[in-house]
Amino acid sequence: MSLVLSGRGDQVRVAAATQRRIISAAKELDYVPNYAALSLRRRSSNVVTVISPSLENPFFAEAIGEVQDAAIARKYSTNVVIARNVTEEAAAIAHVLAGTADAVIIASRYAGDEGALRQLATRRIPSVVLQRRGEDLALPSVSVDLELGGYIATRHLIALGHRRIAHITQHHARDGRRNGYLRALCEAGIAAEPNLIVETDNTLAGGSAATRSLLTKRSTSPTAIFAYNDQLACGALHGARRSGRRVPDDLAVVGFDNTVSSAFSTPELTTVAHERNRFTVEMLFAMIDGAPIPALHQTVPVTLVIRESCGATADKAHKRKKGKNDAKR
Amino acid sequence: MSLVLSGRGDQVRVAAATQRRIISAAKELDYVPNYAALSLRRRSSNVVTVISPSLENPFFAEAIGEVQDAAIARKYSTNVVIARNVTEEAAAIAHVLAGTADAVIIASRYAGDEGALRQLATRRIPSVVLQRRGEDLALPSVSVDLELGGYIATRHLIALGHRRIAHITQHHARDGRRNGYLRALCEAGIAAEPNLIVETDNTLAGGSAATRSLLTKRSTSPTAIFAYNDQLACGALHGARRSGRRVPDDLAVVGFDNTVSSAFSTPELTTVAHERNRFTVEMLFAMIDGAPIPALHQTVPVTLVIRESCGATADKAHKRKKGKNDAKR
DNA sequence: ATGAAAGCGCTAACAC
DNA sequence: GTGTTAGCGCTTTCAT
Repeated sequence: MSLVLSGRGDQVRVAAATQRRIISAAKELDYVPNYAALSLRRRSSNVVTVISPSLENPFFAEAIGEVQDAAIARKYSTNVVIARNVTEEAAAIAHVLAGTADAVIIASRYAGDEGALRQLATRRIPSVVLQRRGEDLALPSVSVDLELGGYIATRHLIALGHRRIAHITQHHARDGRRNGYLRALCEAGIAAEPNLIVETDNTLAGGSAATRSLLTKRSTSPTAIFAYNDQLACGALHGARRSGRRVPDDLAVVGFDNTVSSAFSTPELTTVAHERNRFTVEMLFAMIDGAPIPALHQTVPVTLVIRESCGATADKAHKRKKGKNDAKR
Repeated sequence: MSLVLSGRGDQVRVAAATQRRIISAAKELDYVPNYAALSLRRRSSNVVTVISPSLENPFFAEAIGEVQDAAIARKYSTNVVIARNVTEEAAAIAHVLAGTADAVIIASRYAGDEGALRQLATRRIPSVVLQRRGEDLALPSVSVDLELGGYIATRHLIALGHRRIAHITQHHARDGRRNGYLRALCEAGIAAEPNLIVETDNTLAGGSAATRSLLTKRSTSPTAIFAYNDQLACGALHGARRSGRRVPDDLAVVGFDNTVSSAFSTPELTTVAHERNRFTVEMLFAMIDGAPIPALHQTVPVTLVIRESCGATADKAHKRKKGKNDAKR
């Protein structure tokens, strides 16, 4: 019976009449096979779970779409769970460990339980961790080269003549972006000022508030901001306007991630682009298919997308190429 | 054994020493109870599923956060699945029917299979359908009063002196917003012009493109736009700037939903606000708790939030109050 | 206080 | 070709 309903009736040995009888009976009764029983029996769920730290940042929305496209092609369902803190992340991973998914992408930032991650590896559940390489992690990971991203963004700003460059970042971000920013500053002989680095909530409101506080003290006021991501950069655009500054004339802004919204903001954002999503999806499905993966820890390259928010025009794009080459250190 | 692990050991009759032995053994083996077996046995999954049409529109991201907060308070997990088309929606609902969730919020717009929805009702799975009242639907629903929203948005524009008001909407949107827009126009004695209504993709790019096409033909060019939602309105902001128009000086824009991004755009968006999320969550969890719900089909009221994108300032807010009162027809 | 056994709904292997 | 059966991992009831 299950043979017929799963569409493999012909391939086996069931009479056409019987098949029709079964199917119509099933329809009659509105029969839907029980998922728990099915996956208990099959010892697999045919689900890919994406654990995301938030949905407010459109970057993750874009990522999830890409995962789902790949999943559908292989007859998997996609399942999104939001982990906004350590507790929620632990619960989400425990669920996967309990068998709710056959594979998982961990994009949340908390990494609460090292042990839980180790178990994913032990049980050979295809898993990709985002942005958490090193740390003697047994799980495959895909990471954007944040340090290089921070570096080329800041270099771009310096090349445009800026000396007072602020960095808006997320709370507790132990983060490569900041290192790249500092390195670029250092190379240019600009002293880093601690009060030009401000930590804030990773929201539009946070970016706006941080920017306003930065622009309030006239004496220390920056002429450029390198933001942690496009969301904070969009917030910065808002904060600048609230403070009576025009972007890019009075203040240059660079974002990170090249999300859709960065291309449609006013003004359009210059930002650091990368293809972490594509790398991640390829890696995960390679593991699912049992194919070899190129490396346990992959680093995704970055490029600078120059739009309007720094006042640099396309014809100055040679600066970008230069930055890229320099970067191959 | 399961008694101990589920923390009810003491309440029953297990020796403390045995409990300790069991727990340490479980830790040793990294034991995690199998979810499929558990929910097969318990005949419940302790999961609430949200079926969302997309994640790119931040409105849904906000909604999901609210659901998850309420779910956690009741020890439920939240599960998001994206249904970008009929097929994906059908698969998502089938999953719920198969027992992957104890309750569901259906926010996708396709409503493929009436039969599937009926089954949710038959099986008494707590479900709330968004924006799809009437249609002799057996499932509870929560709907924003789109018609009224369209009406007050358009009235606001008319009160500001606009006569050529365009409406950007989503493809195939059989939609109250448009009717409210037309009613306001009609009441003001303004003839509706078919080519001032343009359907487009529900994306930033779609809003931008629609706006540019609207502003291209100088002769028919509108002085105001009422958009289907904030995402299209943000796109319109971009399109206007691309076409060399300033908002609000050359073009007024009104959005819908009062998403976070509408408060941080340049300029800040005037938009139609509502609390559909709160209504939805309350309704769903009332059903889960077995509490009575006020009505099978609820209508969520709307208000106009006046910001910058129409050139109306706060002191003109009396217009808004007036609109609200009128609206109680 | 503890162990044994039944059964949740399904599928795959096997006997007819 | 078709019907029967064991067992996936868990909880709960019933003996011990």
